[in-house]
Amino acid sequence: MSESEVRVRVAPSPTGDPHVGTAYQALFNYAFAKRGGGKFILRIEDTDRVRSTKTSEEAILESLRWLGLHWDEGPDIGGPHGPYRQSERTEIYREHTEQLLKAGDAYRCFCTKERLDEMRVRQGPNAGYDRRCRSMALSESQRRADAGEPFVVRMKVPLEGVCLMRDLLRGEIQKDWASVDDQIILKSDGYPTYHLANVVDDHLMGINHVIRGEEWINSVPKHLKLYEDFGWQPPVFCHLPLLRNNDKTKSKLSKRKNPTSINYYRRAGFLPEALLNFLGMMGWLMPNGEEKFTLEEMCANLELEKISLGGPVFDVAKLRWLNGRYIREDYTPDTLCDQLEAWALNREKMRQIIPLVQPRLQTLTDWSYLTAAFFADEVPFEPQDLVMKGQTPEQLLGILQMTIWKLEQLRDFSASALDALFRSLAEAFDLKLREFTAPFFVALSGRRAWTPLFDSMEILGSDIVRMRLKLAIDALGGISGKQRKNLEKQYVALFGRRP
RNA sequence: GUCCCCAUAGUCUAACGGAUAGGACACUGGGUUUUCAUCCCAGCGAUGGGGGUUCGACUCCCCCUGGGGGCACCA
Repeated sequence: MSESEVRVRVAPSPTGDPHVGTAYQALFNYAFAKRGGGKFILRIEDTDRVRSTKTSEEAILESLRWLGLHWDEGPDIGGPHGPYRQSERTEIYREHTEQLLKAGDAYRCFCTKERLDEMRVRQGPNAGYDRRCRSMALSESQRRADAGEPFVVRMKVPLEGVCLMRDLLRGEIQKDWASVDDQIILKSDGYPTYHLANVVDDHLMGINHVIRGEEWINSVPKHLKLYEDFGWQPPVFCHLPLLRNNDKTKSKLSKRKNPTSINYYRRAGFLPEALLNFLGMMGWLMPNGEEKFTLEEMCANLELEKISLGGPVFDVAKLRWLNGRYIREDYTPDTLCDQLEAWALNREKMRQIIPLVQPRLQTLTDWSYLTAAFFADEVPFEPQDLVMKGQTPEQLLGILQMTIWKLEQLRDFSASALDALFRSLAEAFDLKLREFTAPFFVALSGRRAWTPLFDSMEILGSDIVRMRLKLAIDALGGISGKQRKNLEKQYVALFGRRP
């Protein structure tokens, strides 16, 4: 790796559906790297042992591949600075933590969860750690650790003064050290937190430009401190604005309000090049002002300094327009035919669907109306058909939401798993299965009768199913913040875990 | 609450300190098309407010307001 070669990375956490925000970050990193003939690295940040899943990791890799954002080094293809999965680098973090402990730049903290809770009650929820363990002698901390007492490791942040940081888009930013917490860098399970892992890995992997979301700006002082402690050259930091919801709140893009899964857009019939193009125009435009551009054109023309900082709203209406332009302008009837086939109109898909419809066909033409919902994005339905026996609309709405939460946690979206889930849900709500499933037929197919629900759901896929259920909830009046809180409580009471 | 970031139409954005603030989506109206869509034309619509600096401010500075983000043994 030459001294001047640009090396950037995207570092998703495999804790859920592949998020369009990840694709957004990946795109700008990719384009910046390719512009200068540099390298684009994919690193999996799976240090959250509870929430990380292999399924999610695979989905993220697959969705980035679909978009055409191919990485030069990554967990699947390896590279000279591997491993590229943080869960496989624990020894590296352990050694580096040891180094900080010895140098007095970090300390073990033995405070229990209970004491921290008590401390937060005493000094307010956002005051940060009170640094009780900071002055403990290393010998004592070593002794207690050797004795098997559980601990975390915290970094020692300066108590006063000002941290000067530089952001490529914003220039110099100042932050008082007093406003920075003694952040945990190594958890009691031995895994690092983001702060340690990202600094160590970025250095070891030769990352010299960190392009990431604005949500990280406030953490830069911690990262700079770690670079300093290790005696390393920090990278150039460039914080991109956050994609926003398309409503009056303009909060950061969230699945509560919009489909955020890349898989949803794929399944809903958006073209990868159009989605990528659309993400590219969030905060940036070609020098000639053209809104339609290819990945190659973006790579050839991207200047990070030109990115505008206002948080761009992810407006699906404009994405649809752009997607339509691609279909009209870039495809011949033949290539569009290929595209449709690759998307869903292929033999493999038909084979899945045919067993469900064959018993219900009197003529071949019945095929069209019976299967239309399989090839649709949203599906129209009569709101008055959304009813569940013995339940008020409010109760139904809550049941639908809790079902969505259950579906989000379902790793295996197969008919048999869905069957088991729905039976358990019907039981939990004290309903017959047929009573429970009735509104799902309406929400998912637009009709009161359809092909078998669970098999059909498997074919539809998790993303479309959840989106249509969300639409049904909206049709029933939607959920207020207060209702959501109550539902979460009810959910915990019913299922013993948080949604 | 506190710290940090941000601020051109409903939305995405353009504008060396010097045009009548430009383009696109959406919306409205009209034209072409057997319908619809496409396509073409037109319209609607913005520099959040107040102070400075300057001959001149969307642009630079300050205050206010508004919005967002951070403040976890999540990333």
